[in-house]
Amino acid sequence: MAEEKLPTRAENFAEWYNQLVLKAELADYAPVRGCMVVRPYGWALWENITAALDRRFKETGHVNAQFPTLIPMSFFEKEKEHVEGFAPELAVVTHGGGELLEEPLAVRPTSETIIGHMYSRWIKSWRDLPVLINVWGSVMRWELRTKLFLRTAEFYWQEGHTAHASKEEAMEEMYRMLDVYTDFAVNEAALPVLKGYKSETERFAGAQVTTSIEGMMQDKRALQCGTSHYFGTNFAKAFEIQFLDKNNVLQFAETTSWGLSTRIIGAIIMTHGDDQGLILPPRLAPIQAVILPIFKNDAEKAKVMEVADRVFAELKAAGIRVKMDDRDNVSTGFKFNDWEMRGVPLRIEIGPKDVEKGSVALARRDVPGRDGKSFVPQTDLARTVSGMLVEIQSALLKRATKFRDANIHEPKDYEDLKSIVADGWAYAWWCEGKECEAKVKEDTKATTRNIPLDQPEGHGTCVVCGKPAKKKVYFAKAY
RNA sequence: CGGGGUGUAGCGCAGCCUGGCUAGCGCAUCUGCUUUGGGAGCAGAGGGUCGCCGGUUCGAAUCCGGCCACCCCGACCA
Repeated sequence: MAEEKLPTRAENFAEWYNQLVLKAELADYAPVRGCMVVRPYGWALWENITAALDRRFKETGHVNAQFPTLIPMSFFEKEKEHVEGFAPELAVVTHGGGELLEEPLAVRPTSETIIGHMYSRWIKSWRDLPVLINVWGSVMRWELRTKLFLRTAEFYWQEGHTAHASKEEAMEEMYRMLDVYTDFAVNEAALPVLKGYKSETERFAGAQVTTSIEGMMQDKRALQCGTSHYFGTNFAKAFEIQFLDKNNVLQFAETTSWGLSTRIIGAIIMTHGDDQGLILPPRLAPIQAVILPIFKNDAEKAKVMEVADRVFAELKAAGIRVKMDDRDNVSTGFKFNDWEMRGVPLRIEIGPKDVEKGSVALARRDVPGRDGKSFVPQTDLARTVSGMLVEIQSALLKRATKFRDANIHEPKDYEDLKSIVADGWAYAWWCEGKECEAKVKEDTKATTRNIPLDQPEGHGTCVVCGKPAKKKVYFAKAY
């Protein structure tokens, strides 16, 4: 139960986040260092996220499957960059049934290797392609500095793994899934993400091309919300994924992978939340509207509950995820704060005055105080509520977009870039040189986030070294 | 691996220096009554191998030795 105030975001953003996650009962710390327990309310949110994504995956021709958690250690040696990227954060099982294992087993940090191994068995002909498989599961990376949802040792996600006959097809798949993520982020989570290519330094271990969607949190730090990779034939060569093409020539398959994790919950919290707590986008909220009956005595209770029950049934029948809060052991004032902490988009208050007037009081979570309150007739309430949920959804996106745009600046020179990334994002010409990227990181702690797919016309000069530059990139401090 | 710190109720802590009656406080929990349109009040109750093992002592949360866990700083690694 939410029993106390949060620190304000301005006071201490990190602490605001930590306490919000605990008090909204989204997650809790597990007894194993760095691991989290996702509590029922947090998991209900994740279920709504997975449903919205899974629907999109199926619509684009993908099927779900499941692969094992344990992967032979030797698999990681097969792709040089992949092993270098993941070796430091592997958890390894050395014993089983009380015996030392012949070969240690890694707890999967991602499934490219084991899926590559299986694909090499399943793919023999061009007729077997494309393979479009998605996995819902969890992975483990031995993280040292952890934070609930944003970076934990074990986290929940989906990873799509596809194999194709041509580079064109595989690239198309990578872009398609990046678009699926973007569509999900914008239209379901109300996160105005920016899509683009990752620099060579920031690229996934073993990928030829990595794309991402990046969101701006309220502290102006960037959070990668989803990624989609093109591997070329890197994994196909490592795991011998080969097929005979139409001309009876043996070819390596072109593969991709793409993933989105429970980290997106962190993005939702840090994009929309306020000093009262969480604010959930209606389309993903486990509870879209909560009904608070208000009364002083049994006589009032009888009258109020009659209306409240009717309203509840009507909204439920209309497909709205509605909750009746008839707890009598906490005060109404407490309930207000409690549901605000949990981010329920709409509160419906029904008291004796409302019963008399044939109205209810609606309070929008995204507009605090009196301004967000309206008194509407009980008649046709399902329509009123549905309309308001749609309005809240679009208001959240609009507000986040405005915030994002107000905090992205184009630097005039390097000095300007330094002051911009201290408290915002810089959108700047960049020569794509590693040295320039490293210099920015050393001077400011900001890294390149991504290179937008849509680039402006013409050329510029690199904001760091002054040499000719073809691409513009976002620099920002990241989670 | 080195230095420092902390382990006492679900959480946060006091008590330890200077050993002594039934180990205490706040929050949370439970019961009852009054409350309930912006985080209620009063009364009562339950809840503890004082991190673990050993020692000193008539008597140890307290003193001594060893061990374990966690946190901070440094080193290593990037």
